[in-house]
Amino acid sequence: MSVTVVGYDPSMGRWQPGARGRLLQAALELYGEHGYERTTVAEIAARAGLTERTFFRHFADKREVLFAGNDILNGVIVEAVAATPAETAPIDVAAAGMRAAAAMIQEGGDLPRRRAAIIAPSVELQERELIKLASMTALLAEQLRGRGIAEPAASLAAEAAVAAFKTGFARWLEDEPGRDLRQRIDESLDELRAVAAGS
Amino acid sequence: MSVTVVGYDPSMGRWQPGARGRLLQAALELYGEHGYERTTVAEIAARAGLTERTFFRHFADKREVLFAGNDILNGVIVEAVAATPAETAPIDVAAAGMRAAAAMIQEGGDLPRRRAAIIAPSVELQERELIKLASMTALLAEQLRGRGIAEPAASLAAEAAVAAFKTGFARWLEDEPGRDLRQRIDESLDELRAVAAGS
DNA sequence: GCCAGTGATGTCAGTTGCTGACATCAAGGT
DNA sequence: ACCTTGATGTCAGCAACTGACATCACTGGC
Repeated sequence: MSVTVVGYDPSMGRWQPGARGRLLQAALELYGEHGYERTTVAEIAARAGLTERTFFRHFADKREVLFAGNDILNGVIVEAVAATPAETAPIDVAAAGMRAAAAMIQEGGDLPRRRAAIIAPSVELQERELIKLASMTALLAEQLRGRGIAEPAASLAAEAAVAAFKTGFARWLEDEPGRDLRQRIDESLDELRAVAAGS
Repeated sequence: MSVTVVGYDPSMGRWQPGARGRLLQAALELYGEHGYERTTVAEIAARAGLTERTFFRHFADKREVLFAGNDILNGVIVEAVAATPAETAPIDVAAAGMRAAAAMIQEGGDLPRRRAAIIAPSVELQERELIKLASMTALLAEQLRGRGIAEPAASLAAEAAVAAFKTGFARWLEDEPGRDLRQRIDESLDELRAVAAGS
């Protein structure tokens, strides 16, 4: 939550501070109340006390509001991957990145669930989610290549880890709150190993 | 690049057959010549001798022209999966679907490569491609569940197979023409098995 | 205390993707 | 000949974005 509001730098002089945060909150509320597609950017801007043009100065497009924290998440993943011993198997390196992402997501309180509820019914938003996951996969593969893992092993390890993340996350959403997301991801990864082995 | 501009011809009646095909060809040409984003629907319609409105009667949106054959591909996959013996391991069932898809793609001549060249530089088109692959994954998982495979194994087997498809296809694109796509997919699947095992 | 510069916002006009409503026109059957 | 049907044309309009320019508060230097 406080993580998603960064991008605004209070050390530099401002207008009425928090324009970006207000836009973000207004968008989340409206998407939740009336659905993504039935919400216009003009409505979001109005609720935030700003203009449509200003919305597009803070967010690349109408969808991006829901994916603002993605860069930070990617940074966390890179960090976790780098902290991994050099002898670690590629799939475990990638998995470490996913577990770090999971830890961060869990700190978001109810925001991940609200977000998921908004994205689920909208194909347009699912597309954006998928490309963010794809960029996460590409990032993992790149890190692995940097560690000397050749293609296509690097990409496949990354794909496998992200698949475990996706499946684990989907399960976690259906769990009662309080469950550990990392555990669900680990379970999925184990299941993936078994499935790949041909069980 | 034979640009067949056929418009209104009073001697041949109000409209000529093959409107959809003309739109498709015009779109492919223009996307290839100037890129997807720099092509307007009005331009496509003009080259096909039709109006913008007619374009949207044949294709849901500007991107969908490039993904028109997807339904047929999904049908081929379902068929191949159904033709698989009941004792086949989940990952191999899903892989059979991917091989059938590969066979069909290879019959497309140079179209798959042209398509890929158009999609690669456009994020918007990559998004659409990803959601088509996701729907393919969901379809595979559904077929597996229908065969008695429980979650999350069904989804994970589907994800693994599609990951092998993606990686194999990417490699195949870089190959000199004439290479067998199915072989590349099989190689990727083998590599995925090795990676998942923790090699 | 003043003034120029800077950065966030407002304003406005314009393009483009996309949709609904209605008109038109050829082809085929009765 | 008439009527129905289906593909297309025409037109108006909305909403997502973008570029250009104006504005206005705050900051730093004088």
